[in-house]
Amino acid sequence: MKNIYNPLATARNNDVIIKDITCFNLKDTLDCGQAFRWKPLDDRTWIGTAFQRNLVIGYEDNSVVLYNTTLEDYKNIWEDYFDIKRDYSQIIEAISVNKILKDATEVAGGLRILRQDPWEALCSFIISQNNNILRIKGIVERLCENFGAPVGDSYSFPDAATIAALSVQDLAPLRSGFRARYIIDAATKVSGGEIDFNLCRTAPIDDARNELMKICGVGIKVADCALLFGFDRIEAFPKDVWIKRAMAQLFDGELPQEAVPYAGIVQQYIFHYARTTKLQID
DNA sequence: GCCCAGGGAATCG
DNA sequence: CGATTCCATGGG
Repeated sequence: MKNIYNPLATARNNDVIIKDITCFNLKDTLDCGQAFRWKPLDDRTWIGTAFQRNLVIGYEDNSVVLYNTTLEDYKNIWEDYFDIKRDYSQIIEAISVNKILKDATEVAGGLRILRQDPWEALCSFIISQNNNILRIKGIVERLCENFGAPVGDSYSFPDAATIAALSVQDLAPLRSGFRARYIIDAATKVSGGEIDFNLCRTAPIDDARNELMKICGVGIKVADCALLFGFDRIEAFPKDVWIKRAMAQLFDGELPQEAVPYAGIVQQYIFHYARTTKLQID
């Protein structure tokens, strides 16, 4: 009989330990451009803030350790955030019938799709447009420091209502350029109830995308990123310049059929593959 | 100085 | 419709 994927989390003093987890790598997951608030402390430990909590996470032997947290926070926040319950090995096995996809998974096989706060994901990817990851991180950091609430020695990601009360000029310290008015528009429409987050979670993907595209500054790609990283929609397949190049070159523009049910996850494997291997540029 | 960065809106034809 | 151009900012 086949092993059933069932990683076990237990408390140890002030830590939570996850045993028997497969396909989980912190660098692959936290440094891949899906989230912008995680920093390496050393080569096996990362620190970040999400859902009003700070977390240090690392490895011990073959286990993943969440430091200075509780089993309650793990169950309420981090288990979903790190997508622990999803069996990635089964997905990798399913798509590996395609040789190219198999190669792609081997570049970043420990990558997991983080289930981030919807507003944070949406706002972060509005900031991401025509921008580079280093600078996105800087703008997001200044956004939190200026307008978030203190969380230990860090700051929460400011909620939409907080940002909606500000003006474009108020966002000047972020140095976010032309994106400032997009951030304000998003915050205003989200906090005003004009954007139905529940619809984004449950409606057919095209309807969900159109809902987010009511916001000025949200096009197809930003909407798909928000859906994938913030609304638990793994069928979303954001097409940035790297993906377009890779798709044309590797698959003649068409995603292999076996990858379609996991499109968003496969997108991340391909994104990594395209950026770390020498695909022909143009 | 020049280039471009996980795009999108505005403005063309 | 599709194609171009502009948008702010800053690191390489």
